[in-house]
Amino acid sequence: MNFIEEIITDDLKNKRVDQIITRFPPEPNGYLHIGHAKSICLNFTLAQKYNGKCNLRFDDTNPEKEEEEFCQAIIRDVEWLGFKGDVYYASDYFDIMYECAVKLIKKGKAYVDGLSAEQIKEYRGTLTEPGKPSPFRDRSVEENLRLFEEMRQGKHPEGSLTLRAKIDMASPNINMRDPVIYRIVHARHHRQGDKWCVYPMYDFAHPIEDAIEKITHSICTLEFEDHRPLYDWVINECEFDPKPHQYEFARLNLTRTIMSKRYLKKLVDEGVVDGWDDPRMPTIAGMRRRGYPAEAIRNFCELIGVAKANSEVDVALLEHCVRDVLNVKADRAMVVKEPLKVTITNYPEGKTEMLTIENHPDNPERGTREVPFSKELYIEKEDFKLNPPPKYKRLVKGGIVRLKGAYIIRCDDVVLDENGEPVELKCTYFPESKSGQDSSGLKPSGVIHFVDASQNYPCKLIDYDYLLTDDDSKKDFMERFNPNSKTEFPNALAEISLKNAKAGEPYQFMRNAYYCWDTKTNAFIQIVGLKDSYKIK
RNA sequence: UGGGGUGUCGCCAAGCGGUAAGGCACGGGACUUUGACUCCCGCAUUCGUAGGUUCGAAUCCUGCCACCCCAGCCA
Repeated sequence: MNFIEEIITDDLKNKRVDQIITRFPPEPNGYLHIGHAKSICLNFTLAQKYNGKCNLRFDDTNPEKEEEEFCQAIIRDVEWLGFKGDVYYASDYFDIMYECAVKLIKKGKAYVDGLSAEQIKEYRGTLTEPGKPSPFRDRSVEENLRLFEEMRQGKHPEGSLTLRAKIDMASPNINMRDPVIYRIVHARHHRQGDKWCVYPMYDFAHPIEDAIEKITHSICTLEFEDHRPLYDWVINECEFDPKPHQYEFARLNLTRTIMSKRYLKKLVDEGVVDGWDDPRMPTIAGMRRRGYPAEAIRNFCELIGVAKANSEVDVALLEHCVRDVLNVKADRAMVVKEPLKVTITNYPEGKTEMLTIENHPDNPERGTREVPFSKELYIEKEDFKLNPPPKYKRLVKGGIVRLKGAYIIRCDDVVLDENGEPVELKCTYFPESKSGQDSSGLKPSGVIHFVDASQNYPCKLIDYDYLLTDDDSKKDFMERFNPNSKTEFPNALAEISLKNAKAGEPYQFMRNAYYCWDTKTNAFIQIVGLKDSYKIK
């Protein structure tokens, strides 16, 4: 139970509200990222849990930044995450907002200002000094009404006039020093076209949007705490009832991850990544393409909690959530990233036997598959060491190891290239050690995977890592990308049964962790990497 | 130096006057035809700090310190 839930249960108990209504209000100026997922999960699960509803509302009040494409992408992402809400657009309320502005003018609570942007800034004062009133602050109601109407009719150029709330130029809260609530923008709106050339500012529009939709709990991030008095001012002066209330929580930060939409957009616009759904992006779309299950993201959002302290969550927790779901959902398969040839010297030439291997170790219902085995095989380069580190459990010269689902083999000879690197292993196998009917009595310390040399399926494999290597990189992110954020393994070989891989379906490639087939790159792409404890120490 | 917030384990986070939940990470062990998974066990005498109130404080009071946000005609 987080602090917002406490407020809600209290409000319900004391009958301050009958039914809670929340909203997720993105601006359609980019794709959603994992930070938005926190807000989505919060707002929608609150509504679900307390029998209320949650609206998906586009806060499209700035025509210069917003696009229809982003609206569609956002709807898709929210649905993919597993939530559904009625879709609304703030721009559909422009008429009402305009009327609210007129109402404020009539009440003497708003005025048309002729100061330039620079002058407004000057007059606003500083953090420590009060501002001073604009010379236009005391225009008559009639003149304000006339001018505002002229603004709407397009009779004034951008920047020449603004509508300002008349509050308090000396307020210690800068947001209350006569904030601009309407501005002139001669731009085409993605939904309204050229109907408008005056657009409401966030601080004015948002409370009205909430009031219209009868939002009971308007949940936003910490940086809007200072705006709450203005939010309440708008609700009161526009005389809305019932009155929505704003609550704030700390936004999500993740280690090694850049979350700023401005930067993400730059990465896309400059072609540093494939697009908003590049698997390295912290976007919902990127994670979906990479194979993160929606369930994992939901679990993650649940686990991190909701509070007001600024924090940075370790990405390891996200990855844990992903593995946690995948471990149950993903079929196992054998793939070698970097093949090393193995010849079974005592295995008959030309013979191939099909081994039956379970698709999931803990769940027999998932069935089995047939994997070919013959004289020539490939194993993972990393699974053989000429000079093994201490406690190495895989194959060494003269040692034995079990081939997963097959036989125990012993490495007798190593063929080296001119650099002294192993290029082929000459091994013998123990026929009586066949998986499931082992009577050899041998106890190999390790199990490794393999693919058949003749019947395997060549495939491209791509490992993704985070774009940034460390937290410092957030500062000058454009110059300091993780050079290994994308690693291709063009020589990877998969067991033949993997030919049937479906796009987006997760597999656990033993030791290489989780992958899924991506149709855009025609490759298996990495979902999550190895846990540290899985690596050779 | 104005206003608004926040400070509990390496990272999140419960706790709401009765003597520090949980998860991640980490360490140790068991199991294992994945060094995975699973399963045990360990991991804050201490809650930014200094005082005070109280039989008793992370929780109440006071002072101090640190960090975050605010001076867009962005959201």
